[in-house]
Amino acid sequence: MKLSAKGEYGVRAMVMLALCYDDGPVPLREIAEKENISYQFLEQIFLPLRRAGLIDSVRGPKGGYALARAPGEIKVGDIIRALEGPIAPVDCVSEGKSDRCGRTEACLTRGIWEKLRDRMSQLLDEITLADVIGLSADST
Amino acid sequence: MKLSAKGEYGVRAMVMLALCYDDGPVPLREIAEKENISYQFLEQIFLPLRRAGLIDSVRGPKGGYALARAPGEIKVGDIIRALEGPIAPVDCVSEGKSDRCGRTEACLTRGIWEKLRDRMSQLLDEITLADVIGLSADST
DNA sequence: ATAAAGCTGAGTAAATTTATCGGGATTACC
DNA sequence: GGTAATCCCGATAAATTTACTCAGCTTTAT
Ligand code: FES
Ligand code: FES
Repeated sequence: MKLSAKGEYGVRAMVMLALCYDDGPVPLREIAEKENISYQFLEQIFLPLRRAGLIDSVRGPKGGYALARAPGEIKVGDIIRALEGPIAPVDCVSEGKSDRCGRTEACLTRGIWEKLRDRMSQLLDEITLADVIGLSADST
Repeated sequence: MKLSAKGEYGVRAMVMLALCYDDGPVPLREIAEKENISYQFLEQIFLPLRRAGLIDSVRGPKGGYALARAPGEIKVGDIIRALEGPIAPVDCVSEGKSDRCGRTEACLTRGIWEKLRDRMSQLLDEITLADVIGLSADST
Protein backbone atom coordinates (compact mmCIF):
# COMPACT_ATOMS: atom_id res chain seq x y z
CA MET A 1 0.00 0.00 0.00
CA LYS A 2 2.87 2.33 -0.62
CA LEU A 3 3.34 5.04 -3.16
CA SER A 4 6.46 4.59 -5.27
CA ALA A 5 9.27 7.12 -5.25
CA LYS A 6 8.05 8.18 -8.65
CA GLY A 7 4.72 9.24 -7.24
CA GLU A 8 6.21 10.88 -4.22
CA TYR A 9 8.82 12.81 -6.20
CA GLY A 10 6.26 13.74 -8.79
CA VAL A 11 3.93 15.31 -6.28
CA ARG A 12 6.77 17.20 -4.66
CA ALA A 13 7.96 18.51 -8.00
CA MET A 14 4.47 19.59 -8.96
CA VAL A 15 4.07 21.41 -5.68
CA MET A 16 7.26 23.24 -6.45
CA LEU A 17 5.95 24.20 -9.87
CA ALA A 18 2.81 25.46 -8.18
CA LEU A 19 4.90 27.68 -5.94
CA CYS A 20 6.65 29.08 -9.03
CA TYR A 21 3.47 29.39 -11.03
CA ASP A 22 3.96 33.08 -11.88
CA ASP A 23 7.68 32.95 -12.52
CA GLY A 24 7.79 31.43 -15.99
CA PRO A 25 9.19 28.00 -16.77
CA VAL A 26 11.44 26.37 -14.20
CA PRO A 27 14.33 24.23 -15.45
CA LEU A 28 14.33 20.65 -14.30
CA ARG A 29 17.85 20.92 -12.99
CA GLU A 30 16.73 23.49 -10.49
CA ILE A 31 13.88 21.34 -9.22
CA ALA A 32 16.15 18.34 -8.96
CA GLU A 33 18.63 20.28 -6.86
CA LYS A 34 16.12 21.92 -4.56
CA GLU A 35 14.16 18.75 -3.97
CA ASN A 36 17.28 16.62 -3.90
CA ILE A 37 16.13 14.20 -6.57
CA SER A 38 18.23 12.67 -9.33
CA TYR A 39 17.97 14.90 -12.38
CA GLN A 40 17.76 12.02 -14.79
CA PHE A 41 15.15 10.25 -12.78
CA LEU A 42 13.08 13.40 -12.65
CA GLU A 43 13.22 13.58 -16.42
CA GLN A 44 11.51 10.21 -16.50
CA ILE A 45 8.86 11.46 -14.18
CA PHE A 46 8.12 14.60 -16.15
CA LEU A 47 7.58 12.74 -19.37
CA PRO A 48 4.27 11.14 -18.30
CA LEU A 49 3.24 14.32 -16.54
CA ARG A 50 3.58 16.23 -19.76
CA ARG A 51 1.84 13.53 -21.75
CA ALA A 52 -1.02 13.69 -19.31
CA GLY A 53 -1.28 17.39 -20.06
CA LEU A 54 -0.46 18.49 -16.55
CA ILE A 55 2.63 20.49 -17.44
CA ASP A 56 3.93 22.43 -20.41
CA SER A 57 7.53 22.45 -21.48
CA VAL A 58 9.63 25.16 -23.10
CA ARG A 59 12.84 24.15 -24.80
CA GLY A 60 16.07 26.01 -25.13
CA PRO A 61 17.77 28.49 -22.80
CA LYS A 62 15.35 30.06 -20.35
CA GLY A 63 13.19 27.04 -20.88
CA GLY A 64 11.84 24.59 -18.39
CA TYR A 65 8.53 23.33 -17.14
CA ALA A 66 5.43 25.05 -15.88
CA LEU A 67 2.01 23.90 -14.79
CA ALA A 68 -0.37 23.63 -17.71
CA ARG A 69 -3.22 25.08 -15.62
CA ALA A 70 -3.63 27.05 -12.44
CA PRO A 71 -2.73 25.19 -9.24
CA GLY A 72 -6.38 25.15 -8.27
CA GLU A 73 -7.18 23.18 -11.41
CA ILE A 74 -4.74 20.36 -10.80
CA LYS A 75 -5.70 17.61 -8.43
CA VAL A 76 -3.23 15.44 -6.60
CA GLY A 77 -5.14 12.48 -7.97
CA ASP A 78 -4.30 13.60 -11.50
CA ILE A 79 -0.61 13.46 -10.69
CA ILE A 80 -0.76 10.07 -9.04
CA ARG A 81 -2.78 8.59 -11.89
CA ALA A 82 -0.37 9.93 -14.48
CA LEU A 83 2.59 8.41 -12.66
CA GLU A 84 1.23 5.22 -11.15
CA GLY A 85 -1.72 4.29 -13.27
CA PRO A 86 -5.25 3.90 -12.03
CA ILE A 87 -5.84 4.18 -8.34
CA ALA A 88 -6.90 0.74 -7.12
CA PRO A 89 -5.74 -1.48 -4.28
CA VAL A 90 -6.06 -4.58 -6.45
CA ASP A 91 -5.99 -4.90 -10.21
CA CYS A 92 -9.38 -6.44 -10.65
CA VAL A 93 -11.24 -3.36 -9.49
CA SER A 94 -9.57 -1.12 -12.09
CA GLU A 95 -11.14 -1.74 -15.48
CA GLY A 96 -9.74 -4.13 -18.01
CA LYS A 97 -7.38 -6.14 -15.89
CA SER A 98 -7.22 -9.84 -15.20
CA ASP A 99 -8.87 -10.71 -11.92
CA ARG A 100 -6.65 -12.90 -9.89
CA CYS A 101 -9.38 -14.76 -8.08
CA GLY A 102 -11.43 -15.45 -11.17
CA ARG A 103 -14.74 -15.35 -9.36
CA THR A 104 -15.58 -11.75 -10.04
CA GLU A 105 -19.28 -12.27 -9.54
CA ALA A 106 -19.12 -14.23 -6.32
CA CYS A 107 -16.06 -12.62 -4.77
CA LEU A 108 -16.77 -11.48 -1.25
CA THR A 109 -13.69 -9.32 -0.96
CA ARG A 110 -14.32 -7.26 -4.04
CA GLY A 111 -16.55 -4.82 -2.19
CA ILE A 112 -13.74 -3.96 0.21
CA TRP A 113 -11.39 -2.98 -2.55
CA GLU A 114 -14.02 -1.03 -4.39
CA LYS A 115 -14.78 1.03 -1.33
CA LEU A 116 -11.13 1.56 -0.57
CA ARG A 117 -10.46 2.61 -4.14
CA ASP A 118 -13.33 5.07 -4.03
CA ARG A 119 -12.21 6.66 -0.79
CA MET A 120 -8.66 7.01 -1.99
CA SER A 121 -9.71 8.50 -5.31
CA GLN A 122 -12.12 10.82 -3.64
CA LEU A 123 -9.61 12.23 -1.21
CA LEU A 124 -6.87 12.65 -3.78
CA ASP A 125 -9.29 14.36 -6.12
CA GLU A 126 -10.48 16.83 -3.55
CA ILE A 127 -6.98 18.15 -2.88
CA THR A 128 -5.59 20.51 -5.50
CA LEU A 129 -2.11 21.95 -5.69
CA ALA A 130 -3.59 25.24 -4.55
CA ASP A 131 -4.74 23.54 -1.38
CA VAL A 132 -1.30 22.09 -0.82
CA ILE A 133 0.58 25.36 -1.17
CA GLY A 134 -2.07 27.65 0.18
CA LEU A 135 -3.71 26.54 3.33
CA SER A 136 -1.67 24.20 5.43
CA ALA A 137 -4.20 24.87 8.19
CA ASP A 138 -7.37 23.53 6.62
CA SER A 139 -9.17 21.00 8.72
CA THR A 140 -10.42 17.40 8.26
CA MET B 1 -0.75 2.00 -4.36
CA LYS B 2 -1.38 -1.69 -4.75
CA LEU B 3 -1.86 -4.37 -2.20
CA SER B 4 0.57 -7.25 -2.55
CA ALA B 5 -0.60 -10.77 -3.26
CA LYS B 6 0.17 -11.55 0.34
CA GLY B 7 -2.40 -9.06 1.54
CA GLU B 8 -4.96 -10.07 -1.01
CA TYR B 9 -4.57 -13.80 -0.36
CA GLY B 10 -4.55 -13.18 3.35
CA VAL B 11 -7.85 -11.40 3.33
CA ARG B 12 -9.42 -14.05 1.14
CA ALA B 13 -8.18 -16.80 3.42
CA MET B 14 -9.47 -15.02 6.49
CA VAL B 15 -12.85 -14.57 4.88
CA MET B 16 -12.90 -18.27 4.25
CA LEU B 17 -12.09 -18.95 7.91
CA ALA B 18 -14.91 -16.62 8.85
CA LEU B 19 -17.29 -18.67 6.74
CA CYS B 20 -16.12 -21.81 8.54
CA TYR B 21 -16.15 -20.21 11.95
CA ASP B 22 -18.36 -22.84 13.55
CA ASP B 23 -16.82 -25.87 11.88
CA GLY B 24 -13.67 -26.32 13.91
CA PRO B 25 -10.17 -25.85 12.52
CA VAL B 26 -9.72 -25.82 8.77
CA PRO B 27 -6.53 -27.32 7.34
CA LEU B 28 -4.42 -25.02 5.25
CA ARG B 29 -4.35 -27.44 2.37
CA GLU B 30 -8.09 -27.09 2.02
CA ILE B 31 -7.98 -23.31 1.94
CA ALA B 32 -5.16 -23.35 -0.57
CA GLU B 33 -7.14 -25.58 -2.88
CA LYS B 34 -10.43 -23.78 -2.62
CA GLU B 35 -8.89 -20.35 -3.03
CA ASN B 36 -6.40 -21.59 -5.60
CA ILE B 37 -3.36 -20.31 -3.77
CA SER B 38 0.01 -22.04 -3.41
CA TYR B 39 -0.05 -24.07 -0.21
CA GLN B 40 3.50 -23.18 0.71
CA PHE B 41 2.96 -19.53 0.08
CA LEU B 42 -0.14 -19.58 2.26
CA GLU B 43 1.93 -21.07 5.06
CA GLN B 44 4.08 -17.96 4.96
CA ILE B 45 1.02 -15.80 5.15
CA PHE B 46 -0.49 -17.60 8.11
CA LEU B 47 2.63 -17.25 10.19
CA PRO B 48 2.30 -13.48 10.72
CA LEU B 49 -1.45 -13.80 11.08
CA ARG B 50 -1.00 -16.19 13.94
CA ARG B 51 1.73 -14.07 15.51
CA ALA B 52 -0.61 -11.12 15.36
CA GLY B 53 -3.12 -13.17 17.32
CA LEU B 54 -5.75 -13.20 14.61
CA ILE B 55 -5.88 -16.95 14.19
CA ASP B 56 -5.32 -20.01 16.34
CA SER B 57 -3.71 -23.17 15.11
CA VAL B 58 -4.25 -26.77 16.06
CA ARG B 59 -1.57 -29.25 15.19
CA GLY B 60 -1.86 -32.87 14.29
CA PRO B 61 -4.57 -34.72 12.40
CA LYS B 62 -7.91 -32.94 12.47
CA GLY B 63 -5.93 -29.80 13.04
CA GLY B 64 -5.85 -26.59 11.08
CA TYR B 65 -6.55 -22.95 11.59
CA ALA B 66 -9.48 -21.05 13.00
CA LEU B 67 -10.20 -17.41 13.71
CA ALA B 68 -9.01 -16.42 17.17
CA ARG B 69 -12.13 -14.30 17.71
CA ALA B 70 -15.59 -13.94 16.26
CA PRO B 71 -15.70 -12.56 12.69
CA GLY B 72 -17.27 -9.39 14.03
CA GLU B 73 -14.20 -8.77 16.15
CA ILE B 74 -11.66 -8.95 13.36
CA LYS B 75 -11.16 -5.92 11.19
CA VAL B 76 -9.82 -6.04 7.67
CA GLY B 77 -7.32 -3.43 8.79
CA ASP B 78 -5.92 -5.88 11.33
CA ILE B 79 -5.23 -8.38 8.59
CA ILE B 80 -3.59 -5.88 6.28
CA ARG B 81 -1.41 -4.51 9.04
CA ALA B 82 -0.28 -7.96 10.08
CA LEU B 83 0.70 -8.81 6.53
CA GLU B 84 1.91 -5.54 5.05
CA GLY B 85 2.99 -3.50 8.02
CA PRO B 86 1.60 -0.11 8.96
CA ILE B 87 -0.91 1.44 6.62
CA ALA B 88 0.76 4.51 5.16
CA PRO B 89 1.21 5.76 1.60
CA VAL B 90 4.75 6.94 2.34
CA ASP B 91 7.14 5.78 5.01
CA CYS B 92 7.61 9.08 6.73
CA VAL B 93 4.04 9.26 7.98
CA SER B 94 4.25 5.91 9.74
CA GLU B 95 6.19 6.30 13.00
CA GLY B 96 9.87 5.70 13.28
CA LYS B 97 10.91 5.65 9.67
CA SER B 98 13.45 7.74 7.78
CA ASP B 99 11.79 10.55 5.91
CA ARG B 100 12.97 10.64 2.39
CA CYS B 101 12.60 14.39 1.88
CA GLY B 102 14.29 15.33 5.12
CA ARG B 103 12.27 18.46 5.71
CA THR B 104 9.64 16.94 7.92
CA GLU B 105 8.69 20.22 9.50
CA ALA B 106 8.38 22.25 6.34
CA CYS B 107 7.13 19.55 4.01
CA LEU B 108 4.03 20.67 2.17
CA THR B 109 3.10 17.24 0.94
CA ARG B 110 3.08 15.57 4.31
CA GLY B 111 -0.48 16.62 5.02
CA ILE B 112 -1.72 14.82 1.93
CA TRP B 113 -0.24 11.53 3.00
CA GLU B 114 -1.45 11.87 6.53
CA LYS B 115 -4.99 12.39 5.38
CA LEU B 116 -4.77 9.55 2.92
CA ARG B 117 -3.38 7.25 5.59
CA ASP B 118 -6.17 8.19 7.96
CA ARG B 119 -8.90 7.57 5.44
CA MET B 120 -7.48 4.24 4.43
CA SER B 121 -7.05 3.13 8.03
CA GLN B 122 -10.48 4.32 8.94
CA LEU B 123 -12.23 2.45 6.17
CA LEU B 124 -10.32 -0.77 6.69
CA ASP B 125 -11.01 -0.63 10.40
CA GLU B 126 -14.70 -0.16 9.98
CA ILE B 127 -15.11 -3.34 7.95
CA THR B 128 -15.04 -6.58 9.93
CA LEU B 129 -15.05 -10.10 8.59
CA ALA B 130 -18.67 -10.31 9.69
CA ASP B 131 -19.46 -7.43 7.37
CA VAL B 132 -17.67 -9.13 4.52
CA ILE B 133 -19.45 -12.46 4.83
CA GLY B 134 -22.75 -11.15 6.07
CA LEU B 135 -24.18 -8.32 4.14
CA SER B 136 -22.96 -8.01 0.58
CA ALA B 137 -25.83 -5.57 0.08
CA ASP B 138 -24.86 -2.82 2.50
CA SER B 139 -24.68 0.60 0.98
CA THR B 140 -22.09 3.46 0.85
C1' DA C 1 3.92 -46.30 14.97
C1' DT C 2 1.95 -43.74 11.61
C1' DA C 3 0.31 -40.11 9.23
C1' DA C 4 -1.91 -35.65 9.22
C1' DA C 5 -1.26 -31.54 10.05
C1' DG C 6 1.30 -27.11 11.61
C1' DC C 7 6.17 -24.54 12.09
C1' DT C 8 10.06 -22.29 10.13
C1' DG C 9 14.40 -20.57 8.08
C1' DA C 10 16.81 -20.45 3.83
C1' DG C 11 16.93 -20.12 -0.94
C1' DT C 12 15.57 -18.50 -5.64
C1' DA C 13 13.62 -16.81 -9.98
C1' DA C 14 10.99 -13.20 -11.80
C1' DA C 15 9.27 -8.81 -11.69
C1' DT C 16 9.42 -4.18 -10.51
C1' DT C 17 11.54 -0.09 -9.11
C1' DT C 18 14.99 3.23 -9.33
C1' DA C 19 17.81 4.97 -11.43
C1' DT C 20 21.93 5.91 -15.26
C1' DC C 21 23.69 6.46 -20.06
C1' DG C 22 24.07 8.33 -24.39
C1' DG C 23 22.76 10.89 -27.65
C1' DG C 24 19.38 13.72 -30.20
C1' DA C 25 16.20 17.98 -30.97
C1' DT C 26 14.99 22.84 -30.08
C1' DT C 27 15.84 27.59 -29.29
C1' DA C 28 17.59 32.15 -26.84
C1' DC C 29 21.35 34.76 -27.24
C1' DC C 30 25.55 36.72 -29.18
C1' DG D 1 25.63 30.98 -37.72
C1' DG D 2 27.71 29.15 -33.38
C1' DT D 3 27.13 28.10 -28.74
C1' DA D 4 25.14 26.58 -24.78
C1' DA D 5 20.96 25.71 -22.17
C1' DT D 6 17.40 23.04 -22.05
C1' DC D 7 13.97 19.45 -23.15
C1' DC D 8 13.24 14.61 -25.36
C1' DC D 9 13.61 9.69 -25.16
C1' DG D 10 14.92 4.82 -25.80
C1' DA D 11 18.09 1.52 -23.86
C1' DT D 12 20.35 -0.48 -20.18
C1' DA D 13 21.98 -1.47 -15.44
C1' DA D 14 21.62 -1.90 -10.49
C1' DA D 15 18.91 -2.60 -6.52
C1' DT D 16 15.03 -4.13 -4.30
C1' DT D 17 10.88 -6.57 -3.63
C1' DT D 18 7.73 -10.13 -4.59
C1' DA D 19 6.07 -14.49 -4.95
C1' DC D 20 7.03 -18.42 -4.39
C1' DT D 21 9.81 -23.20 -3.37
C1' DC D 22 12.57 -26.40 -0.55
C1' DA D 23 13.84 -29.15 3.14
C1' DG D 24 13.26 -30.56 7.37
C1' DC D 25 11.44 -30.16 11.88
C1' DT D 26 7.42 -30.57 15.73
C1' DT D 27 2.99 -31.85 17.47
C1' DT D 28 -0.82 -34.99 18.09
C1' DA D 29 -5.14 -38.07 16.84
C1' DT D 30 -5.73 -42.64 15.80
S1 FES E 1 -10.39 -10.16 -5.74
FE1 FES E 1 -11.03 -9.68 -7.75
S2 FES E 1 -13.07 -10.24 -7.95
FE2 FES E 1 -12.29 -11.09 -6.11
S1 FES F 1 7.40 13.53 2.38
FE1 FES F 1 7.98 13.05 4.42
S2 FES F 1 7.98 14.89 5.53
FE2 FES F 1 7.80 15.35 3.42
